[in-house]
Amino acid sequence: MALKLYNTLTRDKVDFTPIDPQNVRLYVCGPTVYDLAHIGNARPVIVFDLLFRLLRHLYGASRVTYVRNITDVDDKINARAARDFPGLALNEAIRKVTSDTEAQFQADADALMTLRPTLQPRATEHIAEMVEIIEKLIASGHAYVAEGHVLFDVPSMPDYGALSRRPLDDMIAGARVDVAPYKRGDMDFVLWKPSSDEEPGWPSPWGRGRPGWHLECSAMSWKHLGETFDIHGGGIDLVFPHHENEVAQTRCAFGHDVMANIWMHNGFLQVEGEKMSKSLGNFLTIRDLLADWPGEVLRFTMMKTHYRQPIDWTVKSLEESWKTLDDWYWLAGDVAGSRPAEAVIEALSDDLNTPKTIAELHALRNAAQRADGAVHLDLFAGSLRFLGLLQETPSAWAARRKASAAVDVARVEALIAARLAARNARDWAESDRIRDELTALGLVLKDAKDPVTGELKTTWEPAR
RNA sequence: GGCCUCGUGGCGGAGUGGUCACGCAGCGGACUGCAAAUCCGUGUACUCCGGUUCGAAUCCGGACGAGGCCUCCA
Repeated sequence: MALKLYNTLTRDKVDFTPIDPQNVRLYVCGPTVYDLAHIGNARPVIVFDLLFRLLRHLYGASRVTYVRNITDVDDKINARAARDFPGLALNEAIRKVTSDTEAQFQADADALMTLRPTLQPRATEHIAEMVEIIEKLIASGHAYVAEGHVLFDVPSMPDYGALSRRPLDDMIAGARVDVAPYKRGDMDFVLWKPSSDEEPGWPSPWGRGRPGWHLECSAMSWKHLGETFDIHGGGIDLVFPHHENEVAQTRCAFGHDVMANIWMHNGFLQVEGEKMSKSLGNFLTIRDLLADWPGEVLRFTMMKTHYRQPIDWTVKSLEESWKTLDDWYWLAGDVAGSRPAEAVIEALSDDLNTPKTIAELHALRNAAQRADGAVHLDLFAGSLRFLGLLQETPSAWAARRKASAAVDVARVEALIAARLAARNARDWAESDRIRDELTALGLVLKDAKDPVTGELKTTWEPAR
């Protein structure tokens, strides 16, 4: 089955045809590194990792280029640096903020079992490309210089607003944008702005300054993927103004009708039915969640909802995910798996239909459980690993549960041994008393007979 | 105010113009000394009102409700 993707540009699902099947090119907006990434930031990281894996499967691992940028120049970074490191020179403080935040982001992304993108370019390493784009825009009449700023001349682009479907007239009518006196048009946006001596800046034909918000993505996608490429992704909130302005810059600079053929946007996330915000106190960083939940549980929870739908992020959903993954580890945790099942690839190929994909996993799991299920078990494990699940050893996975219980392991093991002795003596009262004691500690026992020897064996884990 | 998305069973969550999503929970059974785990089986649905149609939860229109963007934001 052909890969189908929903294209924000045309608002419909289309067959994906790469410009060059030998080099399929994907660009995703990465983090602005000024603060810890939150669970909402994890969504595009996971969603586009799944797309990256699927593209590698369909076109070959070496034939997909996935670029996810690191934006390390931004006024939010400057503000954070000044706040957190008042003793340091600003540039040094900025470097500290960006390198610390970037390292934490990489650790978070790894813990979510995502593959590293092919390239993770930094904005500050592409100032020359940004300047070049601005020069092209000025030369072609799409940008102008005013009081040390360079601005994009929005009315110079007749079909500005096509991606977000906002006719220019409407936007101006309801404009809440910053109306600076040097702007020719209300919607014009900054490409380059002057920096004071204390602010970070780079030399340019328009004086020492720094780039506007949208320019870094135009510069980095151009440098690493070319003037036009296949897929551009990001959160739905970026459609306007960020992606709209990126499109304007890139298309006007290089004179093409399109920047990326397909634009994909993931939906938003709520926490326990409410908008996530610092003021509500429900702001969940990835790092904090990883303290309580395995990364695979976060990843799987994200996969339970289609990427374009809103997710309500709840503890209940996380607990269900953990339970499901426990079962899958129990059944297939030590199976290597040779390849993903075709049904999984098909489900994923339908615009990354992860809920359908999960239904296929359940079907494989149930088939593997039956007699002569070896083939299914191989495909089941292969599918899970393909999707970035089942990445730990079964024992490491099981240990996570036990680690979350504050109990004396040696004492628990001793009690279980005593119970086993009581059971072998058919002393049910004593056996049940010990089980009650362990239940009171918040533990659940599972008895099993060894299928070969018939020997009784008891395992334990914290109740949830 | 402008633009956009969405409304499915107790909960989560896909999909489709006319037989099943799937998972969790529940219920019944097997297994068990009793449980837990596991296995087998099982009920409940498509916000409302019109329209198109032989037939709509699925298409069209309207109402109501929820969310998002328009300002930093995944």
